[in-house]
Amino acid sequence: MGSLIIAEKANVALRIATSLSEGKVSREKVGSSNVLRFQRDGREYTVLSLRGHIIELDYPEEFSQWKIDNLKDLIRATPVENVKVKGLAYALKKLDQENSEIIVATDFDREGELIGVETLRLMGRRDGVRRARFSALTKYDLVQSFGNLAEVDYNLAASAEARGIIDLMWGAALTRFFSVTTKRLGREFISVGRVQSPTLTILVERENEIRSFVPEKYYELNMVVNGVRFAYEGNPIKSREEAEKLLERLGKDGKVVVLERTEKERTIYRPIPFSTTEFLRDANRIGISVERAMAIAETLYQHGKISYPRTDNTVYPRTVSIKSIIGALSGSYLMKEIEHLTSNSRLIPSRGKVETTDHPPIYPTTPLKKSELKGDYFKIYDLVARRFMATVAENADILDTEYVVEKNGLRFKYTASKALRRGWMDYYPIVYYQEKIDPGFKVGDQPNFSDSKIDEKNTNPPPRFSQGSLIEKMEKELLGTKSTRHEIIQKLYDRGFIEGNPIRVKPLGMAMGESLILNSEAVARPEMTAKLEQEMDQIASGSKKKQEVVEDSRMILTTLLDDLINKADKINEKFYETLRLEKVVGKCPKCGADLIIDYRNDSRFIKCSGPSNDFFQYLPRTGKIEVTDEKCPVCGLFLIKVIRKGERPEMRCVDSKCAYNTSRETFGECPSDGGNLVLRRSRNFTRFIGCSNYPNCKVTLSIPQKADLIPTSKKCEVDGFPIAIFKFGKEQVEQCLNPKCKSRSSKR
DNA sequence: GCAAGGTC
Repeated sequence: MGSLIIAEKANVALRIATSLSEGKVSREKVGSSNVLRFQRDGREYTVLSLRGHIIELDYPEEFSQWKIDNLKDLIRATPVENVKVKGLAYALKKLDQENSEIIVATDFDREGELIGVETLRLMGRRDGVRRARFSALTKYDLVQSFGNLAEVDYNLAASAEARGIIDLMWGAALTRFFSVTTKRLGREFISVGRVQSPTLTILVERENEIRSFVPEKYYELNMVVNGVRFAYEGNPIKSREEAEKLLERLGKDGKVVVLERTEKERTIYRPIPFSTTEFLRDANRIGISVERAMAIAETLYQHGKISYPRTDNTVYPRTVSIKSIIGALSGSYLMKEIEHLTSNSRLIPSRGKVETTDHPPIYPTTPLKKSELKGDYFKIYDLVARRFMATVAENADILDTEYVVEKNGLRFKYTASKALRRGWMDYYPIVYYQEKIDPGFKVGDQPNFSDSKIDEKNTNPPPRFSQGSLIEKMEKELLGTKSTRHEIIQKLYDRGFIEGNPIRVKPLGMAMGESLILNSEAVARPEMTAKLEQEMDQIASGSKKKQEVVEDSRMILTTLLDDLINKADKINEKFYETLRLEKVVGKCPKCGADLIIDYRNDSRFIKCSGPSNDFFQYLPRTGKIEVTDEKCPVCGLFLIKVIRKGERPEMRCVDSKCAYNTSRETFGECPSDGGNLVLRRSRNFTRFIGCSNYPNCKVTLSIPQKADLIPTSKKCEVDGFPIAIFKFGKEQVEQCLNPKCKSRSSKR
């Protein structure tokens, strides 16, 4: 009888086996599960690799119908534990019988402890169980850990279990309540959760700050001396009158006197090693979404190109050998930069504030040739490799030179800047610094100035969150984990709450967010997570029982539900009121009431929401619609902007039949029956030219999708089809519309 | 058709 070792993931299982084995490691399948077998001290060991949690909580069958009536029973019900992997229970039973000892070797954290306990429970095992605790996957750490086995911490596991039960309870009850109350069921359901809802609230409140922001005008007085721009020391100036007076006192041109020249050195510190948050933020800065960046990192990790991508650690452990990584990279496409780095740096790595011991920061593990990866995969690998280089490079040293010049008692400043040592900035792909030219004045010089003028400016509202800055904010508020934050953000997109990057909150997100803030403050704020964290610590330390904490949470949720159910009608009303107001895109040109965009089946339209209901226009089926203030030069209605991916934004009259639109889409007479040849879109949205007499006339012409087509009044002499201008970016060709026309085949 | 947490 041997020992069964339970590992949380495949690579850990492999490290354990190769580190402890005294000979061969063999692979096998037990059912559908992967196991590794090896021997040590004459004992037989089997390592089972799991894939994270094996149990998923759900409510019993009887609660499958979403309705308000059973919500309070729902939260009192005990969730069912479903096994996520088919056949795993069988494999565990079998392995249990084969081994006298079980060693839980899952990750050394709360969820890891629970994954271990889930496994034991599924096996029905309580005796002969021990726990290996290790925080690095080196042979040394693993041998130490397996030589000093501890006991399974059932309290720690219970704390994670409480988290699971509470998350499901609140999530399911409130998701159901809001979905049923607003009658958004099926695919349209609206979700509520301990992490996603406070995240949505953060975005909603920022959106409101931006909307209620009143920009204030201010003025700046500037002048140009020797090609650089000097700014008045008294900037910003409150009023235009004051600014005009100063400008008058200064004059249009003439001489200034250089009063001061001061040199100051400063440092731009090299970045800290890549934690998941840092990585995602910078991946987002180079234009890759956090969801995609994480998926690519996972693939690169699976292929051994980079280290484990889910980590909070920002300090390289001693076991990560800087020298050998540098050595490896020197055989890669980064060869030249590495050469430069090794001769200009002491290669002592930077350190961040957070130091954990479970995984190292993200670093490249295999050198690559340029051709090995493409597109975003290359960009992500390159980012990781260059970040590593930046963390072992030297800081950048900057020399700022501040000049003060004077004219008629008015003082102006300019700061030149130059890198004395570029250090890490030579290797990292994100630009943080720009040199500013030095005019080279000495004190007492009297150079000429010109272009003195007043710039009118506006104060700016706070910026929208990007995916990257939102990830950072979530980390700061303790919302989610390194492995889930990007998923939560993606969930908000998928639910139709938010769009774009920088992130804008869509009408549905605003309606939901406002509703949560108003009615369910507890789940709209990060404090719920903070409180849960405290309680989990109490369960782990034994000062509270899991049942107590769950029961407590159940009471609070019951009270909240009572309140919500009482206010259900009002909540519904307010929700749709907000949704309606959020959809307002302008004022009705006929009665002045609000115009809204709405959808039915496949079509999309803009209509008046006022009582008279006298404005209605269909909108193009594709693209994002923005209503503009511009009047249509043809009919006097307003123009809309249609934004489509990969195409230049199109300005259209809101009236689809207005000549403003059709003149650009009508190319001339159809040679077959005299109808009009017009631009159409097929069901899959590709553009083509067709006869207006369709279906009687079936003339269709395919056109290059990337071309802008401009009608002319000319006719082709060869086949009689109209001639149009095909614009490809800056290039353009005037030719027959018919792609099969002989006049075209001669070209190209 | 609900959550968040692991991992692929």
